[in-house]
Amino acid sequence: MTSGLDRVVHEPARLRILMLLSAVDEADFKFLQSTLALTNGNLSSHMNRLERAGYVKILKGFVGKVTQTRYHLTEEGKRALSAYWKHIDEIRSLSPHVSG
Amino acid sequence: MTSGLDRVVHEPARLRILMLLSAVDEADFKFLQSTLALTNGNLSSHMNRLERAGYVKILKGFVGKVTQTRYHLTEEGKRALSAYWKHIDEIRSLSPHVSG
DNA sequence: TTGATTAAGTTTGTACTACAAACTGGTTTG
DNA sequence: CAAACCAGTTTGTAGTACAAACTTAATCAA
Repeated sequence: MTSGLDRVVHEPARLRILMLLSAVDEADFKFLQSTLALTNGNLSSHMNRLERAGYVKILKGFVGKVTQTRYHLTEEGKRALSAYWKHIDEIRSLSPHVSG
Repeated sequence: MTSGLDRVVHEPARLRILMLLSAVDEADFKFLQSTLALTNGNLSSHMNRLERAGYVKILKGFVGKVTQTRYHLTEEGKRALSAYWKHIDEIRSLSPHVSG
């Protein structure tokens, strides 16, 4: 029996990205970058990974003449996140002896 | 602001090991191995990592003439585990919109 | 006794990946 | 024009989870 935790979601930076997106549903690169304090490169690769997994949709557009990339949490992404927390709760309940 | 999640604890296999140990306090190699369905090599490296982190104490002994390795969760390990869950709760509370 | 088998872990090799540094393509400023 | 600046991508590297191969020792078979 493997733990089965979804590694795409389990990575801390991505987990925080997903949680943030699940709150605001859609956000742009700079907002995520500054809110989560990730480097450009790091954020970029995480977003690509999330897209490859189908958890996020990447929307490229313009604000005036300047490019802007926005990210949208997909239904699949929402499901994955929800399943992840369910799984975490299962692991957590393995022991009744851990308190805050 | 990095997520700050303790990577030693965050790794799924180790998290499950720690949760199990926090329930039983002490366990031997074979018990962990069969309960968590990890390969020998995998379990061995994880336990070494946990020892290096100071979260587990490795106790080598005998049962009859056969070697037996037992693992004991340290106080530091308990604290780390507890801090980990606290941190997870913080991340989780980033969004109120995720339900089971 | 000697050779094969099993047991209990450990060590080694590989494939993956998070991260930051360096880069790209475009825009604005002087 | 060049220099500086944006918004993001690509590249290189160091670290690591995992299983396969190995080690060391005990037991069994003849």
